[in-house]
Amino acid sequence: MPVDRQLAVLLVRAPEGSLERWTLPWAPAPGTGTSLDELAADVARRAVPIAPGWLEQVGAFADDRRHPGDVALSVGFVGAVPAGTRSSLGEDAAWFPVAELPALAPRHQAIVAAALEAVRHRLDLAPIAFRLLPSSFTLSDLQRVYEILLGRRLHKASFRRALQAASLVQPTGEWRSEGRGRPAQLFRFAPRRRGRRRRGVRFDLLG
Amino acid sequence: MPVDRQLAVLLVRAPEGSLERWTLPWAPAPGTGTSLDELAADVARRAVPIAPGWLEQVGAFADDRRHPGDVALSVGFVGAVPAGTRSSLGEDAAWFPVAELPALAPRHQAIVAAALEAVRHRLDLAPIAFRLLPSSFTLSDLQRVYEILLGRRLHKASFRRALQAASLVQPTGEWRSEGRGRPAQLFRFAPRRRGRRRRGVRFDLLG
DNA sequence: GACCTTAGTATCGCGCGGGTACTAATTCGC
DNA sequence: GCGAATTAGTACCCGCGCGATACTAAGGTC
Repeated sequence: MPVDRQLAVLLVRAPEGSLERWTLPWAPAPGTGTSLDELAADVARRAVPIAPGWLEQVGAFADDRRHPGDVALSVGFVGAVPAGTRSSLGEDAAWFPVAELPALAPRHQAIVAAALEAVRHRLDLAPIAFRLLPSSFTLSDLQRVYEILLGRRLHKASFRRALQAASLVQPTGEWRSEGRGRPAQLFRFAPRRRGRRRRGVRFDLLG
Repeated sequence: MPVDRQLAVLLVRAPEGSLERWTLPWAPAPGTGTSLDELAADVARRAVPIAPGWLEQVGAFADDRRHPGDVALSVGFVGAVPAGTRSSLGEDAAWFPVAELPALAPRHQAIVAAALEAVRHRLDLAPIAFRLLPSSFTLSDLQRVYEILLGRRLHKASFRRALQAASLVQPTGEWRSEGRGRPAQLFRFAPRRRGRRRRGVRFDLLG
């Protein structure tokens, strides 16, 4: 979830005697036949009070980088929960901004790195940014999330034009006054599937 | 690899007594600590005479869809080998166009589907199309590969303009006459890293 | 030599993206 | 109270990328 202009990662306190003090939430594999997605949803349910609005696998890791549980193979997942999900977490869990992560087991570091890359790559294929916000939000909120995830500033007018053209949001009619400045209108995520435009090939991202 | 206007998948003959006649090339996991990428490269090396120019993980699969080896968890990989790699394959392996795949174990079907999606999603992040062609190729060849992978026709002039602007290819100076029609100039993949352009957010692919 | 087929280029128009600048509505400081 | 600061939202302009159309080039086939 986003916490003041940064993405934050949920960590849980490691058991006594571990090499690190914090770990990613994880669980050992149960009996055969369980879907990985269900298993990941279980882990998430145990870690945060509300279900993530987006949850996706980022890959399997089995090299010699150490996992806290010393398991041979780990399957990493990323999820998104709305900003403001800090209440009722319990003492054993906390959000850490990605730039200030505590020491993690090497394999967990790799998983976090892969998760961040996955988020960036799937940002325009899945409604990740919307799942990082509460159900009603301002357009400036939304733009801030995109700027956090992309790591660069965006042009306000272009952002809104593109958003409008894709008809992804609906105004709720309510307005929110956030301290100083003009109040902003609240929107909700309400995609009305227009025929998606097919554009040319992008060579400029290659390499 | 591309085979007459379609992508083709390499399958190997299943051992006697299996439920299906063909399977994806696969190997059981060895002892702990082996990198998955090395393992995948090994499997590829055993399956095709030349090393794939691109190889990437597509994810882990552990639901109750059956794997021919009845393993609990499988990690799928995709690779790309140049068109024309059909010689010296041996009798136990063959290329099948994706539209005419024989019956496969359910988990292998899922892996193939995920692999195709991965190819499409990473097409403009990794030089996949170039790895599906021999080291020297015509621009029409390249465009055909992109059209196969994207599943739609592309505009010739736009395609070449964008390619030129990204300075990804160099003319070799040679020309190839392919039956009828004007001979085409041969190019090689020679990316000269220009500063990649940062463009706006795409909302139109979302959903 | 007429015609087909494929390669490659030129020109034009439209729409998108981004820069700049503007208006609108609220809080803060004095 | 009133201006300054701050944030929201819009208007205009310009350049470029994309796609349509049409054209030239160079080889085959009959």
